[in-house]
Amino acid sequence: MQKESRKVREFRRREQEILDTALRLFLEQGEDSVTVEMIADEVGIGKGTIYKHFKSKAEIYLRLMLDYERDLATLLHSETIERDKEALSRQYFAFRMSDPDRYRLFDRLEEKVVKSSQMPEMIDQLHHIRASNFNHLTGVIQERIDEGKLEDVPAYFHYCAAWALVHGAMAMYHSPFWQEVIEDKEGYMRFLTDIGVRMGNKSKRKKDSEPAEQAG
Amino acid sequence: MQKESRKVREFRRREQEILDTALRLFLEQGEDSVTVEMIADEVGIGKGTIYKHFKSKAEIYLRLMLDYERDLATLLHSETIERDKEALSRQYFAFRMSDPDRYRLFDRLEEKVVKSSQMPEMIDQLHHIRASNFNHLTGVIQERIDEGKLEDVPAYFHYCAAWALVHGAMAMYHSPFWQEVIEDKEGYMRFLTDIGVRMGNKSKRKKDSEPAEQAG
Amino acid sequence: MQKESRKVREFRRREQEILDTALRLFLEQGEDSVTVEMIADEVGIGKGTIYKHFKSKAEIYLRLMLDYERDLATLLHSETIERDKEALSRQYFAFRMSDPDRYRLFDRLEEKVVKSSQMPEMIDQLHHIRASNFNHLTGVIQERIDEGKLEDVPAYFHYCAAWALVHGAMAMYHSPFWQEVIEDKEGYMRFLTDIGVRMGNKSKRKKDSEPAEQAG
Amino acid sequence: MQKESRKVREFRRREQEILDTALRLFLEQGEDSVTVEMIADEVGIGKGTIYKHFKSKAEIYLRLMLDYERDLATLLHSETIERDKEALSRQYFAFRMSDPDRYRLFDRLEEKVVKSSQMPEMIDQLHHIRASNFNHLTGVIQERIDEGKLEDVPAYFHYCAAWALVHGAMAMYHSPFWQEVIEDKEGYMRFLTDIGVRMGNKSKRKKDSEPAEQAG
DNA sequence: TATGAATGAGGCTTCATTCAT
DNA sequence: AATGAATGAAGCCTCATTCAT
Repeated sequence: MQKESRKVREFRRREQEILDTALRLFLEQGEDSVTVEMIADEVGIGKGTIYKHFKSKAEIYLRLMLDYERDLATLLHSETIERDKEALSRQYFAFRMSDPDRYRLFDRLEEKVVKSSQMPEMIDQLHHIRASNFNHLTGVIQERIDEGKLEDVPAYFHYCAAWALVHGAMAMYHSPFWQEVIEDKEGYMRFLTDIGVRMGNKSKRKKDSEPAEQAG
Repeated sequence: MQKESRKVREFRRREQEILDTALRLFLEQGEDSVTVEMIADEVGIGKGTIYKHFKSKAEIYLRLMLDYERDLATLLHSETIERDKEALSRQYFAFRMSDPDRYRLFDRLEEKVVKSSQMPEMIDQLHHIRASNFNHLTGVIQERIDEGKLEDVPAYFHYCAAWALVHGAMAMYHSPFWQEVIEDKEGYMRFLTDIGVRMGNKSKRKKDSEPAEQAG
Repeated sequence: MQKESRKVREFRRREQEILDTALRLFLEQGEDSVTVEMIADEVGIGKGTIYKHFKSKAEIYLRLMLDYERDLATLLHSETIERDKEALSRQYFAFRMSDPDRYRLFDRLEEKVVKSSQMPEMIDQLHHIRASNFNHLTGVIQERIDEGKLEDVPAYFHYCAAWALVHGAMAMYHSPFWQEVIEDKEGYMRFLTDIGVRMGNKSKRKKDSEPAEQAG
Repeated sequence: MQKESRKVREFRRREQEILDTALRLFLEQGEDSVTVEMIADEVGIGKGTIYKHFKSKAEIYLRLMLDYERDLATLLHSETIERDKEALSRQYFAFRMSDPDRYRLFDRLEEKVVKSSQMPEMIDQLHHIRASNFNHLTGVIQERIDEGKLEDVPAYFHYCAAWALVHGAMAMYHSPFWQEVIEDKEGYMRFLTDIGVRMGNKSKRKKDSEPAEQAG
């Protein structure tokens, strides 16, 4: 019984090792350049062993994405967050921004996997978790709208705008071209956070007919 | 002599046809699923002919990206824009947002091409044009900062924040998951534009404890 | 001692279970699509256990074939048959025709196993049993020739012709194409049996030019 | 134009060469032991070239089978046959018996290909040709029934019985076990042909109630 | 004895690129 | 210049078999 569970534990550990290694290699070299054999070699196991854990390379992709989305779910339902609703969006963006390359990778993988319509059940699962996370967040946003703290538009407008800003910022942060351009990274990040925080706040906007001051 | 030039014209036109077709197919099916043969078939020429125009598939990628960046340069230096500096940023974002899928594709292609270190001279060229465009835009932004219309942070902060928002919005617009979530697409786009416009405006921000307010 | 024998009995029963399951799966899905793991799962044991019983997948093949041939031997030497020689050939063909798919499977397996020259001792054994069965049958046929009831050709002519007819009929019965063609299956089978019965009977054949006629 | 057609001719020749070589190797070693690479090596071309001609290994299988069935169709519609209907069945069986191993191979391939439901259009095509051949033959048989030369049962009974006998005889002829048993091959073949010829002839059978003389 | 994780040789297939015509 | 047949490296995946527990 004990031996059995040790075996199982060992098996799980190895699975996690494969996932960690795969993620690292995907990030370093791009998923197309990473072969299943490379992952196996890196972990120090045989090629076939990978297929005891995952039915295909696409399943590895999806497992990584699911784990990410599940981590987010865990975060959103953690005690701290449950008590301090205010901290939620901050935590969310901190999470999303903590590993920009990873998110970009997942974005690419999702497109690839959806396009080739592999593993549809896992994609459904992924979208299900994501929808659940999304609903949780929009619920909180709605509360703040009801309190009059945020502009009264559908809650997902706020969420999506924030998502977009973060996502774009991460893409930029990643790109070799922009890396060079953005000299004062810290200052830039502060500026972005500022914008994010103010972004959807209730404004006393003037009517559209009046000329609006514009940012570039 | 005339025949010679007709031949050359013909050659150019065919090259453009290859590029247009390749772009279309890449967008429709993803660059990895599109083979050089498919492009040739679609254009109605032989596979070998493509290699008379481009040394490799990567060169097609880069040509598409360069053309895009060059189109932007043309736009930025057009007469209308030169006279009406105010219109510039609006035009820029209109351009960037006009074909979200295309931009996402180029983003992917750049990563791929950079990672595999193919065609380094063309990548340099790409970055050079982009830097030139970037400088042109930051120049305009700086003027508006000097006029006191925009918050006094490095000009590229404004540029990058806007870029990020647009880029993120485009990624979202594209994703199958978000497609379903964002029901009121028009309203959402208006909301985003609003935010983009207000984003970097000079604010008389109060302390965080007080209800935030931004310039209008 | 008793425990020992119970263990042995258990082992034997499991072996039979493996063989039965393997045969069923081979018939249902084709031997190439059935993996050793599938057999193990179906029986509800571990993959490794199968290799405690059989050295290789080929040995499973051969065991199935040997058991079949041994069953035939048992039939041929059963008391009933020994007493009523007339019933022998009828029984033989009843046996052969009772499971057409099985015979076709064995036919394929034999080719495969012989071609890859695996387990030569077992193949010898198989051929030995078959030869014994064959001799037994030709012995009986010879008696009937001696009695003047069958045409006086080497006994194995009769045997082989019958074998061929049965085998071919079984192949036909199996094929999806012929399944559709043969509408009146019962009538067809009766017709075949008729032919089989008349097949090698002593005939007073006339010359080819004259309308042929056979013994009735 | 001439060059073009030479190229095309060359291409066709190579395709035929691939098919011939594949058939030879399949017969010699069994289709499962023959890899696409082996075929390519034997023909003296690259592995990829095979895939310019055939989409998959299964398509090679089906092409071989189709060619066989088409050869039969050609035979059945040849001038000689059209004039001398009597010769038809003889020709048919000569054709079927001319290469026993080949037919057995095709039989196996068909099962494999149908079971894995690959290339369904080609399978339909195969069955269509076969049905056409079948109808042609049963038409002729029907004539002979109408003339009172063959027993009045559905025409396909005669056809199928003959098919079965030939098929079985071929299986036997092939089997290593039977190879040894049948010493007088020529005599055996003559005996079989005799049976085949007499097989469905109109008989003055006695009633079922009377004990029938039986062959083993 | 029973297990099942691990293995790795080997199969099929794809496709960017070359090159003779 | 245009072609497209030929190439072969390389990728994904399967599965019979082994072996440590």
